[in-house]
Amino acid sequence: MLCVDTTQLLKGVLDLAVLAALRDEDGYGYDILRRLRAAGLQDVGDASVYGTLRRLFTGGFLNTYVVPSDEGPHRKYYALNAAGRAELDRNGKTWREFASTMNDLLGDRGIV
Amino acid sequence: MLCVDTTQLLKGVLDLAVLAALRDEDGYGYDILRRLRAAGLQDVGDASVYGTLRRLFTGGFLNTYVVPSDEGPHRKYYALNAAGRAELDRNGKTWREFASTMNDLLGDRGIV
DNA sequence: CACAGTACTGTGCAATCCGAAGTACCGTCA
DNA sequence: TGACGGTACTTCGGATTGCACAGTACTGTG
Repeated sequence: MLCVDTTQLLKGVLDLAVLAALRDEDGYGYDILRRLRAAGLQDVGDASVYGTLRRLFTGGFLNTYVVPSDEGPHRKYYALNAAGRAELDRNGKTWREFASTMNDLLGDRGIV
Repeated sequence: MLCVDTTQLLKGVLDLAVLAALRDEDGYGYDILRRLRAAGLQDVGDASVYGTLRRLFTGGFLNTYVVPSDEGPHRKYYALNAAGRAELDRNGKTWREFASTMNDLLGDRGIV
């Protein structure tokens, strides 16, 4: 479809969303998935989140450590490092500017 | 790169941006390109805009007509039709919701 | 032991944006 | 006349990225 479906909107923003989900607390993939869905991103697929985490990790924005779990397989925790926080700030700013540009284009008619 | 570069942010929003650019006035590709760039989307490529216009047209959201020009080749004008306006409304709403979700995630700390 | 739930990995597909190159038309300047 | 720059559009191939699907592996329960 054309349409602005959430799938397409997510492109390029998922990185930012995942960084933001890790801002206050370390987390492992499955949990981050739940955080994002709870936050309103109902449609994120699990594979997307895991992929993003790996991408951010190889990009050097995350540290990782494994924690065994009592109730299932091990959990691979991810944590923001300095580069990650810098990324989060930068990308957050880019996002805000972009969003504001779009709102202007859309006519900026008041409230959501 | 990772990073939220505007290129990636545009994905899935360009349709909406183009629809918005046509809301008040018909336009042809080259002109819409200028409108978008003037609005702040400096980095849109021409091919993207032309491609989007064609996609929106085949999707049934735009009408089109050709106007010869005194100062160059013909211009293929595009105009929103009823379906296009409906799309614009719907997608605009989706965008606003999505943007608001993202802002929540980001911590919604005040100013742009 | 089968099964459901948790947690992660790998593969291949589809969508879409972009750069580059190409076509074509116009007016100007030499 | 011919070269050139600006306008306007098309086509092609490359690159990212999100997702569905399938598969691995560990846990506790019936």
